[in-house]
Amino acid sequence: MSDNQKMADKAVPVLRFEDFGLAEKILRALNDQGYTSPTPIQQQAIPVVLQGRDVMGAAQTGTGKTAGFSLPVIQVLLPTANTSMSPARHPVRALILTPTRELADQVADNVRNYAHYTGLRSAVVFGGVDMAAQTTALRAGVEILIATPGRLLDHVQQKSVNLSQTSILIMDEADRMLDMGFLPDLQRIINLLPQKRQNLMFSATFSPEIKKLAATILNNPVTIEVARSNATADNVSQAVYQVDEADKSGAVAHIIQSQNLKQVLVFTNTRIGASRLTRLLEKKGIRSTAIHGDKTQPERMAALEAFKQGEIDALVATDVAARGLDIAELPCVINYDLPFTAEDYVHRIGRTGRAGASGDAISLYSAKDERSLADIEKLIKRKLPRTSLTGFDGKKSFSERSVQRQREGGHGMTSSGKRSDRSPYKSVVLERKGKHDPWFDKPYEPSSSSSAEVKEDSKSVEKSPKKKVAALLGGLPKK
DNA sequence: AAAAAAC
Repeated sequence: MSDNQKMADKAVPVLRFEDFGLAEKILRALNDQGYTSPTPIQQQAIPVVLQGRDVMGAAQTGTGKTAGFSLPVIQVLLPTANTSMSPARHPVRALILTPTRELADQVADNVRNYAHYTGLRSAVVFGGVDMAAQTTALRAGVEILIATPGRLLDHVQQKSVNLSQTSILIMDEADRMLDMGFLPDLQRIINLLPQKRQNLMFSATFSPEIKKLAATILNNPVTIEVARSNATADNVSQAVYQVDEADKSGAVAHIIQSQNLKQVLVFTNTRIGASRLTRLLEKKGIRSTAIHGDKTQPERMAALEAFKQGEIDALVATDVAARGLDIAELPCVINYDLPFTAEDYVHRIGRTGRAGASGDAISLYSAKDERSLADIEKLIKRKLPRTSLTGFDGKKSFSERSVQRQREGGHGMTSSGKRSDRSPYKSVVLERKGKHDPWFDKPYEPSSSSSAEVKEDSKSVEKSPKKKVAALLGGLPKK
């Protein structure tokens, strides 16, 4: 349990969903899903959204963010539900925007479940798939629409959707949308909405650009902040293995095979790298599939589904899968490449250890990655003990390696998936580097600059594309 | 640097 969770438990007497005054139709759906008590972000967000206030929320999916905004939105929209008394065609009342197609699909799944008994209709539109089915759904009328920006604008242009009565706008992963250059699209979409509306914006960071966007879009927002839950959570162990660049794919295969891992998400930095690693793993008999932007959307969806169903062992992904994706009980994430930004590291490893489960995050690094690793440690305010990983069939011969030390047994995960020790992988041959105990992630304070503002002065926010973003923000309609 | 996103 995170510190944040503990604090929330102390501050708020145990709440049940019933205590928010949510309709019985919604509570029944929650009960179907097996949800009984709201998470900290839900406790904060639900009353505020029900009041009709704008929200600036800092939280990642997995904290219960999606339900945090969906449930109150559904409650607010109940009077507009499609009953026998009302006309068939309804305008879109709430619009949820997400940066990636998979995330849109996932949010739509959740919304559909929560709204199951309400008569409210939802639809999801994103690119890469046929428009016809989406158009049909839109023309039949939906109250809640989930979309990626580009395809939504496509539908707008084809006049299959009307946003003139969309009085609730939700921007999920807003910082990612800015990163991906969605600002002009956001601007166009917002121009189609009524001036008077409720705005909910969720972002992993409060960068200057996000604050600026919030200032132009949000109206006297309530700020809801749930601490970065996954990166520093006790339930995710973080291991960093030093490996020669040439040995990285062998190392991944070794980790998967020595532990008989059945569900592991492996991140690479490039699409080509993802495909290449997938082939290598397949060659070693590990059932693998790649998911990245060069794949067709049907391929991407099939890959994700096969992974969730346990039909493949390793899903090799670019950062398309880094954010928000909720894969139930995902036990392990491996960074084949360290991500370009420390922020992305947090998002990637946040795919595991969700909903209180334990998880392992393993990162491979080679000599060239020292700087990236230092950036990550600075962001998560924690030292990641470096460990050498040897004893597997790498390109370098076994004998070239320095002294190895076989860790004694009794570590790793128990059959129940609970951690019996901080050591994620008992059969891996390890070598201690440095003085610290490699099994414990000791919190530490970065030596330079104020710890609270680490992100602000990191070079990741100083890039030139951000300047373009700042310039574009000037063009947004003021309230 | 790379990735993501409409056709």
